[in-house]
Amino acid sequence: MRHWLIKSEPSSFSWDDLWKLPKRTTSWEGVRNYQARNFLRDMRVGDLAFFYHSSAEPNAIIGVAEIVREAYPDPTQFDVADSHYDPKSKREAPMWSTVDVRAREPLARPVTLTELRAAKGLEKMELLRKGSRLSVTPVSAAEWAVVCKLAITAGSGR
DNA sequence: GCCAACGTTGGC
DNA sequence: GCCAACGTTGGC
Repeated sequence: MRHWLIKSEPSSFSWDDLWKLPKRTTSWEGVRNYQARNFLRDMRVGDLAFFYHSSAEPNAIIGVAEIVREAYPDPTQFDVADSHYDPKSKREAPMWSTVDVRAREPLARPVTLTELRAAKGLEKMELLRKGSRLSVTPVSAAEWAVVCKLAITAGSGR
C-alpha cells in the first residue's frame, strides 16, 4: 500500500465539504499537471492520502482519506462549461485522470505546515520542498508515521 | 496583496 | 530546440 498527500484550498473544497458528502466520497477532478496526474494513475484502491489545506488559516494536514476508485478519465476535461475544460483532450485518448477518494477520519489534531517544517524525519517530504506546487504527491511510509505521531502529540496551542 | 517558483506556450 | 513571456500556485 502506498501513501499520498492531496492538496485543496478550503475556500473551494475543504475537508468538511468532503465529510458532508454522501459516502464522504468525491471525484478528485481538475488535476491539470502531468506529474500530479501520473501520481493519480499510480494510486490503488486502499491507498491512504493525507488531506492538506493550502492557502488556509492555518495551512495544515487535517485528515486521512482513502482511494476508493482507481484512475479513470476526468469528465471535466470534456465539459466546455467547466473551468477545467481542455480542448486538446480527445475522448478516444483522454489526457487527464481522476480518482475517487473517501474521507476516513480527521486527524486527532491538524498538523500545521510550520510543525511539518520543524519535524524530524520530514526533511525530504515533497510538500515541503521549496517551490513545490504539486497538488498530488507521494508520502513515504516513514513520513506517514511521523505525521501520524505528530497528530497525537500535544502541539503548540489550539 | 506581493512575489518567488514553476509549468506551459509559442515565436523563432 | 531554445527561451522569453505569460499564467498559476501558494506561502508569507
